[in-house]
This record gives sequence, C-alpha cells and structure tokens, in this order.
Amino acid sequence: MSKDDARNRILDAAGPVFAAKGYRAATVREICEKAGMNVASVNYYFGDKENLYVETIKRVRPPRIEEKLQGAWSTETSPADKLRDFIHAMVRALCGAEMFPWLPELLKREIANPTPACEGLLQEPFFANFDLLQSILVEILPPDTPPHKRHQIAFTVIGQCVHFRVSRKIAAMLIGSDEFEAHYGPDEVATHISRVCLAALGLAPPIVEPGRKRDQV
Amino acid sequence: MSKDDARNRILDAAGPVFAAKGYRAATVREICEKAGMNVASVNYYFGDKENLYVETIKRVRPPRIEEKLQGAWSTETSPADKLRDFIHAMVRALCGAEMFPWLPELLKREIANPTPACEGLLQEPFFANFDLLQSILVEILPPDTPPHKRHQIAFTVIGQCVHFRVSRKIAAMLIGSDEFEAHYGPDEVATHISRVCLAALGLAPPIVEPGRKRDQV
DNA sequence: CATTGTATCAAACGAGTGTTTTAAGTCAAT
DNA sequence: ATTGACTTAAAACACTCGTTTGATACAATG
Repeated sequence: MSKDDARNRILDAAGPVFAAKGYRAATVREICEKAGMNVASVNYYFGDKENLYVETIKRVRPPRIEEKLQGAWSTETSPADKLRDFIHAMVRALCGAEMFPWLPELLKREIANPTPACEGLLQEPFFANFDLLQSILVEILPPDTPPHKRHQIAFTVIGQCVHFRVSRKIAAMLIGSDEFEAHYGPDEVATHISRVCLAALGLAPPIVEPGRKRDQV
Repeated sequence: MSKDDARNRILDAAGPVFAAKGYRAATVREICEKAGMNVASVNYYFGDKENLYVETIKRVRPPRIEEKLQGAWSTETSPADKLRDFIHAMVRALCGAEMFPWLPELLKREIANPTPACEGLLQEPFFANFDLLQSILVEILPPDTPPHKRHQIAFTVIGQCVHFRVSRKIAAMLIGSDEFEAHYGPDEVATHISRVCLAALGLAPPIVEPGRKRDQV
C-alpha cells in the first residue's frame, strides 16, 4: 500500500468519526480500526490527533456556493432569481448531497463550537459565500442602504438556511417525524425560505396566498 | 455547611463549566475545584457525573416566553404586536439577560447535539414556546393555511432568533467586531427580525425604506 | 462520655486515551 | 543476496478521567 493510500484510508475513516462524535470524543483507535490500520499509524502519518483533524477538514473544503451556480447566471438574470438560486444552493449544500455526506455534521460542530486550529480554514468559504450573498443584496437594496442593514438581511437569509439544517432533530420532534419527512426536503425548505426573503424585500407578494388573506388593511 | 448548600455550590460551579466545554469535555475535577469541594463530592451528592448534568439542567428551566409577556396582552392587542413582542422576548431570552448567563450556551449545545438524558427536560419549554408562536400565527394566517406551512413560518421566526445568537462568533468575524457590537444588541436584532417577519407576512411594508426603492414594479 | 451518622478529604483504582518505543516485515535498488 | 529506507504491528508508556475507598473530623444523640 502506498503512502498516500494509507493516508487517505485514515482520512476517509476519520471524517465520519469526527463528524459523528466531535473532535474530543472521537478516538484514534476507532478511526484506525475503521481504516483497518494500526493505532500508531495516525501518529506516523499525521504526527498527532489534532493534525489529523486539521487535515481532515483541509481535504473537504466547504462548498462554495459561487462555484456551483454563478456560471449559470447571465447579465439579465434578475436579482430575485439570483437570491432564489443562492438559497436553493445553500440549503442543498447544507443538506450534504455531495461527496462527503458527513461534512454538514462536521461543519455544524465547527459553527457551534469552532476549533481554534480550524477557524482559519473555514473562514475562507464562509467569507466567499457571505460576499456572494451580499453582492446579490446590493443589487436588490437601495444604493444608500447602510452596510449594517445589508449584513443583517444577509444573516436573515443564511440564518434560516442553517437553522433548518442544524435544528433538524428538534424540528422533527416538535412537528412529528411524519410531517418532517413530508415537508422538509431541501427543495421545499429552500422554496419556503426564498418566499419569505423575497416577500420581506418587496420582490414578491407576502407569503400568505393572494386572495385568501383574512383582512387586508 | 448544610447538605443543600454543598449541593448548590456544586451545581453553581457545574453550570458554567458544562456550558463552556460540553458534557464530555467538562471534568468533575474542575467543577469541584471551582466549587471549593473535594473531587469525591460529586459522587457523594449526585451519584455520578451524568446525574449532576441532569440536575444542572433541571435547575435552570429554559425560559418560557409565555410567562414573560402574555400577561401584558389584552384582547385588543393586534397579532402583529404579539409577534413583535414574542420575537423581542425570545431574542432577549436567548441572549441570556437572566439569572444564569451561561444558560444560552448550554442550550445551544443541547440544540445542536441533544444529550439523551436531557431530551425530555428541554422538550417542555420548547413545545410551550412553539405553541405560543403558533397561536399567534393562527391569528395572522388565513384560516385554511395548511399546518405544515404555519410550522415552516414558525421555524423561520425561531430560526432567525436562534441563529443570531448561536452564530455570534462567526457573525462578528464576518462583519468585524466593531459593527457587531454596534448593531447586534438584543433590541436591534429583534427589531430587524420583526420587520422581516411582518413584511413577509404582509403585515408591514417591505423592509427597504419606503420611497427609497430603486425600481418598484 | 461513648456512639452513631454525616460530611469531607487524600489517596488510589481501573478504564480509556494519545503517544512512543521497539521490533519485525516489505520491497525496491544496488 | 544485501542493504537500507520505508511501513506495519504489538506492546507499553504516560496521562487524564470518573469513581471508589478508607480514614478522619465533627455534630447530634442517648
């Protein structure tokens, strides 16, 4: 087995374990066992556990929304459509339909309790996504909107996307798992968030179905 | 020192430690040291570490929004005002201006990674707050709104409140700590969330200032 | 005062952890 | 065939953790 093979086998095993249990509770013994390697191999290939964790995160660069969809936009794409696309891409990314199904869980942990060693690694994609969202909002908002308001709106958008992912368990508990499985797929969630945000920004009618409203003032 | 005094001293010390480090990383040694007690006292008074954790959470019942403000509502209070009040109370509760400043941090951990032993304990206040919010939404939404839509809207409200609290660190990182400290106090955050939600529900104009919009269709 | 029950403490135990050591194995180049 | 660097494997090490133990101090009780 080549050196890189061994490294990758350990990294492949480490990702899910770190994601499932967190840095501290994950043990190198379990990781090595799942990788079919000896306990000492982590230290041989990565020096120590912490560096293995850093390398694990380095390998799975968090998704950059920009790369996924900005190519699909033309100059005539409306800001509203861009915002919709952004939200859909973000929700999908957070739900983890990608190569590493455990990545969202790991990101969740890093968002809630950042590991000092990895703060820098995760900053970059966060900044990139945040900037992309802001560039969309700049197109939507009046030119003299103060930056802090634009930022707050950006957090409103991102916050909902993140929350629908992070609070899965509690959400399922509150509404029952039947309804959860029926109505909280990525597309439905993204559509809901898009409607809320576009309505709040005045780019779409309020989210109550038109003509059904009880008493419109 | 009486038995209850000793118990309380340990509980007082345990809260912040559990909140800061999580159940697993928190050590009974550190807790006992901060409580000025011997290492063995945790087992003497609480049996084991897990039970100490359960008792810690039992003692700090998460805040119930209802108790704080429903008394202030009359029959003429508009649903929009109720929603505003709810959001303000929730944000303030999550920011932890109360007796246990470390409670929000601990709740954050339990939301992201529920401890089996405490799931039941936290369910009740969550259910209560969720129900209160829904009763407000019932007044706002058309009578034939399907329940799952109402639930999604409720999560939009709660999600933003939670997110602005949970993602503090990352938010401060993205926008800079100066702007964060200037514009992310409980009142300002709650006002922002209220505006977004009321606008999305058609109970207030869109959040861009009236008359400033670039191109209204 | 002697006894009993409670509270505290230092010390140690046993399990689990990351890490190191040491020796054996592998394999290509000489 | 031999060398020598690289890799694997088993064991042990050093440390931390939760927990237990046994001794001690002390107050209440008869």
